[in-house]
Amino acid sequence: VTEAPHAEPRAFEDLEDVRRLMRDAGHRVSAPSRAVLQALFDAEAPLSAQAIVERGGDAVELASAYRNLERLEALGVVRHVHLGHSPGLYMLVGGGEREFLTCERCGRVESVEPAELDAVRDLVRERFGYEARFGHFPIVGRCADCR
Amino acid sequence: VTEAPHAEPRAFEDLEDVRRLMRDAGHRVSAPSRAVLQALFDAEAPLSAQAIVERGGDAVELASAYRNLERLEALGVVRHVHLGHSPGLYMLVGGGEREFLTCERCGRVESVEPAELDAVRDLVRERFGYEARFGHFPIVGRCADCR
DNA sequence: ATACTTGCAAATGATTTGCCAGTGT
DNA sequence: ACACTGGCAAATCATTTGCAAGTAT
Repeated sequence: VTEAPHAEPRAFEDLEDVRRLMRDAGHRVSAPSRAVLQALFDAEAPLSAQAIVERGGDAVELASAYRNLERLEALGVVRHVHLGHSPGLYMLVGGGEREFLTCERCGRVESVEPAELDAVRDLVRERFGYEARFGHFPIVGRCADCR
Repeated sequence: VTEAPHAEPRAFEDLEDVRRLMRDAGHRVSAPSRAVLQALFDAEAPLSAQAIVERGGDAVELASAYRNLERLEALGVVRHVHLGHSPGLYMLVGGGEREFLTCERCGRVESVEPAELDAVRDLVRERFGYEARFGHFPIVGRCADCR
């Protein structure tokens, strides 16, 4: 179990690597896109598009933040989860998949390696025939602190 | 594992029972509220507010449908789940809790008794310290048919 | 008669889109 | 230069709310 989204090694060293990825994909690197990336990089936890804009000073506007997040997600550099009802939360991810658990009371988000949820997944498959995936919609419940 | 939301015995016999519950709670029974109830009763699967309105002919309007669903939910007669991104899906429920699994591919929704998920819940609590609840946000994955 | 309900319109909140001006490459 | 981007306003979608008129009890 890891607390933050940064606990795993990334598929890139720094933001310059990401920008290279972008250019290689035919995208352009601009002040707004840098701001989005920087905000995600500095974040200690997943951020909403709104929060990214706020942390970026006047460097990005909301609609552009969403467009950038969409591109970055397509590149596999960013990922987002949907908690309770709140807006989607974005985070920088390295290489592989991540899956999530969230506390419906305090909003905490736990990011874990898929392998850590295999036992749960096996149980669900066995019992219900479903192949569970918690990468986009998390396991919702109460965290240890909130119980 | 039960397929439909009606598989368990209800805490009420028929819609007249529900209407009695409403009146006892100080609510009024009107044509719109009857239409909402009837649509839910006739449904073979959870329905969106929009779908309820459509099935009710011109008997209810969307905003009122939402208001009715809210009241019925407070009475414990109705419950709703949030699938992928789509609108919330409402269903009539009997007495106890229900928890859900949904297929992200075909949209199928499985309603199960909480006890059936206890093993999963125990595993999650043990491994991550979270007390999982799948009553409002389901386990998302691929059902047997879609895998 | 009174208070709860309704329909309709307008407000919200998250996210998307159209458009044209601005700018990486 | 050209195509990709950005800002801004307007459009969507699901859901909520304000309000005056209607109605169940």
